[in-house]
Amino acid sequence: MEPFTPRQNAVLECALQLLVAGGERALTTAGLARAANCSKESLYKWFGDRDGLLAAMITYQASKVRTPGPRDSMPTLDDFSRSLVVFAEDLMGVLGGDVSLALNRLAIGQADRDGAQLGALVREHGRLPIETRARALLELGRRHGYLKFSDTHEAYETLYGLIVRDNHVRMLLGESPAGLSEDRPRRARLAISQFFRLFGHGAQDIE
Amino acid sequence: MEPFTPRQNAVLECALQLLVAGGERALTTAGLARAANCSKESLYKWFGDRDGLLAAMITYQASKVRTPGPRDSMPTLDDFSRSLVVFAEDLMGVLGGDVSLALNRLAIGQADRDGAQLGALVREHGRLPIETRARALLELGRRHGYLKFSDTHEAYETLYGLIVRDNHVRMLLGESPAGLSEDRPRRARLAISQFFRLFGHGAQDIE
DNA sequence: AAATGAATGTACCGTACGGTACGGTTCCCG
DNA sequence: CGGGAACCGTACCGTACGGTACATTCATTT
Repeated sequence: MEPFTPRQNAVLECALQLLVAGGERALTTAGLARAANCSKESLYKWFGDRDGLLAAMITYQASKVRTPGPRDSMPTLDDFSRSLVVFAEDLMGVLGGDVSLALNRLAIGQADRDGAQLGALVREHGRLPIETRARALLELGRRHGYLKFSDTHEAYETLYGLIVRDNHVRMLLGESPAGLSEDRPRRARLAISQFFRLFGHGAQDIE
Repeated sequence: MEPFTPRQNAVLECALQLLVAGGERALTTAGLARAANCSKESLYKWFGDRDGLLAAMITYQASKVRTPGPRDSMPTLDDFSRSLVVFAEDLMGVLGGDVSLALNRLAIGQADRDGAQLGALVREHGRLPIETRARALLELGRRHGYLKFSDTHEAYETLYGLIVRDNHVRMLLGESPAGLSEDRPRRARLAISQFFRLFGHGAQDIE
């Protein structure tokens, strides 16, 4: 199901560029029409209104990301641990990406408007796929006896917290990513190491 | 050092109310003047321009929060653990508060503008005091032998991640705080329990 | 009481932007 | 070839908002 034509995708790509470059205030219908060599009338025909355009940008960006399903062939503990580290690095990479930051800022900036439409879209198309991928990974680990937990959601949230900490909000606030994306592999390994000490085989379940 | 007169404080309070109620788009100079029974000219005289007003709102709000310094009389392990739980509950309470969410949304929404002025203000007046309080607490715990870590910043970031997880961004995105602020004491105790398993006495330091 | 300073409220200006209308062009399909 | 659909570019409209100017009113001081 591809909800947009190639032409529309190109326009949306252009819109994302504008958003990343100059923030929401740089994303005007006139500006987008000029940058994408299309007419404002087409924009309104395709996306309804400006909010529709923003929503389309989010779903379009989400459609570009595909989550690699882990082949659940019997992995060794080392393989599994490496998979978690890869997930951690991927997560940090995604959250620190230009487009992700710009879209999250956009959705957060509009979180008061009618029903927080954009926030819901970001959660559904952006965060949920990541969560399902991670949950599958965690449950695979549990099935093989490498992890021990009772509540998958609880374990996932802990994993997320150990990986991301408050770096996401700091980046959203505009902190220079110099100190934040620094030594990403080391930070990933550290988080997974901590996670194993909380949920690894042999660790007691909480409470 | 009180940088604002009582009258200006009242106006800023009113501005915060407007911001919480309707988001940034509801905070217009004309609207604020009407709501606060002052003139636009006074607003510009006091705060320079709209950005100055936004900055003043942040510093004003920050001036209201005072971080209780822990009396470092020799606490028992139980006292100390309880202090951490209290910190965790306080942190969740602050981050989930109306005004905090509105101001963070405001700063994030303007993170592209000239130098991310607001983001820096939020970091300096909002997050830094919290961090210093927590660091003092952590080092107190280490001095008494209840905690074991080499890098205070690393320990603090882990603590923050265990407490907040991704709840802050989810709330910023507009997720109903129903499931998020649910059972806050339990979540606080859980986080501190996990933290002790990573950094408590007897735990091996990382790497 | 006069005067000075500050604050209010209203009116005004310029601009930027969302949304619409329209003429002209291209391209596809019968 | 002819007709229609889609689209481009531009021009236009209404409004909302940031910022300024000004006349009036209030309070404080001398």
